[in-house]
Amino acid sequence: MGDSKDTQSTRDRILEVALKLFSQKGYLGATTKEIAKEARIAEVTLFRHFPSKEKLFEEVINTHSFLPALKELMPEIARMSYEKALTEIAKRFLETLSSRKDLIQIMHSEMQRYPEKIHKIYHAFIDEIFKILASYFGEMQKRKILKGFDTEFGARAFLGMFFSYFNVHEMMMHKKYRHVDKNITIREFVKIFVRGTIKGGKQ
Amino acid sequence: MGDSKDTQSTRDRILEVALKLFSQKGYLGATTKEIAKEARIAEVTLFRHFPSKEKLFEEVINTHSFLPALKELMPEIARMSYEKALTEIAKRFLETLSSRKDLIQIMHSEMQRYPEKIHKIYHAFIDEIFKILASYFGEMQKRKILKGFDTEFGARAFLGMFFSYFNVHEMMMHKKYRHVDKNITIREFVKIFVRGTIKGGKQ
DNA sequence: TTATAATGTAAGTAAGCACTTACATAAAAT
DNA sequence: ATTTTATGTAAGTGCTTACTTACATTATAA
Repeated sequence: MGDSKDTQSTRDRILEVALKLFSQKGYLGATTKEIAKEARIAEVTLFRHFPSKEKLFEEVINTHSFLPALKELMPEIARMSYEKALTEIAKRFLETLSSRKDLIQIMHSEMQRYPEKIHKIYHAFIDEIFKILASYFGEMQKRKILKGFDTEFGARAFLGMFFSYFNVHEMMMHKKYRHVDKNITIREFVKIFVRGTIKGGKQ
Repeated sequence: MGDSKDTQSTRDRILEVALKLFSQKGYLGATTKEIAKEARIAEVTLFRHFPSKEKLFEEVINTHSFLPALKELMPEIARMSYEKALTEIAKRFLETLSSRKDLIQIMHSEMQRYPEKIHKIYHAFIDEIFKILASYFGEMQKRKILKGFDTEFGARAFLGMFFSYFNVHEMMMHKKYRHVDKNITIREFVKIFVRGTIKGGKQ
């Protein structure tokens, strides 16, 4: 059938629509009929590409897996001041989360139903990002810029502040909640954290 | 029918089982048949107490609404050292979250499907807890123990660290994830935050 | 004791679900 | 030109769901 823009394969369009509907309505709430309709294909075509709804769900999750852009950022970061570096990391972290909002939504809703799959994905993502940040803290401690503290707990504390901000303002309250400016939040959180970890002062 | 322990009314038992099943399987995944069976009543009895599954869901959420024990804690806290106080607040906060795990799970999963209801509940809970902590910070600033910083951002940063810890270790990864000790986490997070907000040092 | 309220059993309805079968059409590959 | 591949239409299967109806049973209250 002649359609408007058909650079995407049928399979890709199904995956894209499925991501959207799974994240909006949950696994049970999104029906194969609706997915097919929104992808402008026949329902039977969906089952020709994916043997079952569950296999489709797995494919959606695997296809859109995480790959944090944080690693690429690290070389630039090494040359910045500590405060500037943390600000950039926070910004990039929040951007990464925002761009994967749909997937994070799925993971939240389907956590209980598909624990193994979801845990594995979440685990991989979180561990990687913690390690990258912890190794940055380790470097800064060697250069005597930071005081001695457990770098992994530091990474967890720092990203935790922002992950919660993201959770509250982008996942839970989307729009309806009283607006709290993202840049001011970053500035204030970073200020507290910098002062809490930088060398100098008492103790 | 003569049953073992029947201090609870039928209605209460339905609500209790519904909370459990909704949080485990989501709104769509928990069936009225199963709720009735687990509450050891006939399915029709469920519909005599609640006109529809949706009304039952609303009642579950309203019945188990939040009431943080933090307020009661504040008088004791005022007499402690800053670090000790934050440690106690963190502990109590994590305990509150743990005891409401089921409800938080429901709210995560059904967020998209019932935005208005869930937002309202979440909003009320989070705002209250932020305000209580911010007012404590305000007091401590007046007593010249803390440096000047925006108390609300401070409260968000502090609780954010712990909320993320809770999310990762109790909501997302329950047990399967590598264990990170709760008390050590509290100690390390508090240390960073105390140093980041207490008076003294440079700037 | 009798009336009333709460529950149970049993059967069923209409709708929606994932998924299938059978056959037609159109384009691409051979 | 013919086969192969990707898609479509249409109808339907068997299952589960939320929810209902009709009637029987039990316990409490009057």
